[in-house]
Amino acid sequence: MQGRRERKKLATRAAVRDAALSLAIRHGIENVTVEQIAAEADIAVRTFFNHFSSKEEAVISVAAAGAEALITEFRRRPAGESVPEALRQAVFVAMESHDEAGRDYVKTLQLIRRAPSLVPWQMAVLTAQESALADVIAERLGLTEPTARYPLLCAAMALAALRIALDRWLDQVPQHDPPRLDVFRAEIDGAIAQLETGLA
Amino acid sequence: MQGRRERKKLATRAAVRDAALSLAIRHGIENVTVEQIAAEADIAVRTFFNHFSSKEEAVISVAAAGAEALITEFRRRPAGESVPEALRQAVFVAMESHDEAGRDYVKTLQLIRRAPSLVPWQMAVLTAQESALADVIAERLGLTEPTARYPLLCAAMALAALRIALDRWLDQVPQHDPPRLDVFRAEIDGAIAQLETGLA
DNA sequence: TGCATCAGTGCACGTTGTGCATCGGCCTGG
DNA sequence: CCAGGCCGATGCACAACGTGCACTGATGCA
Repeated sequence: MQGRRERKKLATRAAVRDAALSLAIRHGIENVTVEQIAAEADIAVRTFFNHFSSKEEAVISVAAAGAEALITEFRRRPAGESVPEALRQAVFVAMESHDEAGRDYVKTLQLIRRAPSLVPWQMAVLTAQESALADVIAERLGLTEPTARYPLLCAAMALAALRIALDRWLDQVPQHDPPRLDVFRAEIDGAIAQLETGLA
Repeated sequence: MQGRRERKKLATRAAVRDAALSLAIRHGIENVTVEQIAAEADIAVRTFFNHFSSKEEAVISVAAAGAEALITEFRRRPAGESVPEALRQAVFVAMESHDEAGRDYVKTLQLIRRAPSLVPWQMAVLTAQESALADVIAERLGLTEPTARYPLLCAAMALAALRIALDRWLDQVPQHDPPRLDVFRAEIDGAIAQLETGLA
């Protein structure tokens, strides 16, 4: 991020991302062309594809950043916490901070709910994050085997729980602004508690 | 499936599916065009798009059929079994039967592992099946609320466990033919047992 | 047998995504 | 300071994708 060139690059990338998100929210992702996004961001169509390989990836990148923030938070939880507890806390911290990015994150989730064609892309991001989270969990537990079952399962369960909690939350609080974090907290607590107890 | 016309339609669909899978395995999905698939299946390009909206959907449809078979099996498990136990049995039955389709199913999974661009489509199928499975679970438990937490979590956990078990299985037995069902059974048992016990 | 239906097909057209060459601002070593 | 390399943005060409529309011929039905 040091040089001016890199800053410019990040700026255009952010501009493209914002333009894509804004247009998709206004007209629906299906009715937006890359050409329109490029025009809105005031860049060439070719430049768009230098940053994202499709319009879906552009809008999803916001959600990807959110998931990445979660993993960062999880990594800095104290080693004394159990894995589920650390996950719970990481989710809360990630949601409470990032006021600006968090707003866009919620917007993106609402967009995905209204555009089913985006779901696969969201899941692809989640799968990638699932791998990363599994690695962090394995590291936290001092496991050497990278493909051990527990970290993989745990990561999958955690992200699935998060996804379902978010989904149910957005169901209950359709367009609430500012978002009701207390309701969301209850959803997360319930889901993770279920995981700790087991499904039997 | 009664009339000759419908049989013909299913036949061409199957031909297209097989051609797509075969070509994708041979050359990699990236290096295969719809035109080539159409030629291999001896149909017009336009006809291809009458059956599938993309080549990815064509190859993924094999995996989709497999997931559908699982849900069908789950639905016919006796009501006495617990949800995790019913899932375990349904997976076994689904894997043991369908010798012909099952072979293609495994082939498709191996293809997906070597072609990351297919992941979003696979996840799309899994998400759809997750919804369906959640409905079946809710019905099995006599729940009226369609968005209750337990069925959603349970379905997500089950499919994630299945996905991880398959993944670890394909890691351990790279190209084994015939597939080592006993190893797979151990993977599934381990994963579901973990879910029953809980992650704490 | 006559009529409605519908899968398969060809065609036109807008959109997507990429390789390639180029331009021009930025960075760095001398 | 400045000359040359670096690199992001751009235009262009082109292959591939995906869809709407109209048509044909086989199929199913009364």
